[in-house]
Amino acid sequence: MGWQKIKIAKIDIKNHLHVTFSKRCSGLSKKASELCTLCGVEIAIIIFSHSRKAYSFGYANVESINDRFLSRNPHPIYNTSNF
Amino acid sequence: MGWQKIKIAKIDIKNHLHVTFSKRCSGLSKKASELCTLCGVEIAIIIFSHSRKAYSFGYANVESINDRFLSRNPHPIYNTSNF
DNA sequence: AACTATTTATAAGA
DNA sequence: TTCTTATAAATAGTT
Repeated sequence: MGWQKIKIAKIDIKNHLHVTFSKRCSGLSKKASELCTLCGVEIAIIIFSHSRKAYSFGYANVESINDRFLSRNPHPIYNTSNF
Repeated sequence: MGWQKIKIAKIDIKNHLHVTFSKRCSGLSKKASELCTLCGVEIAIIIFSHSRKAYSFGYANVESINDRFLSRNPHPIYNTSNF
């Protein structure tokens, strides 16, 4: 990838993990957004940290998807700051 | 991207759209898988085609995520062949 | 489905 | 955390 190829394995250094999560979450979001626009599909992505807090994002009409699928999860948190 | 930069806009040529969807869906899946492994998070991705058929994939324990969030959707289809 | 020129993502560093 | 940059990975067009 960047300056060095990395092994895809759990990152143990907490600060490094947060940086990588932030960068790759943005990347995943962008890719999902592009796929949505290019192919006219709706996409929802739900990510759970080990503390079970949820981050979700979606494209086209995430609200309707969330309404349909998150209705049993009383208070999902819609941002990354809880990881 | 490949040989030329493309504009991120709806693809009208049906065959081209299918090819792009297939390629980019694989890419998105791989990125999600890597993020899951690297950062120890659980990820579920739900994609709705125009016909409302669903393709979903997840990492770590998608089954539990599906159990929690897809319980109101009686018969989701778990492969790409329905697009 | 496979190839490859080019674009995009990103790891490390600042 | 935001920017830079060298390198790795993804992918658009082709075969």
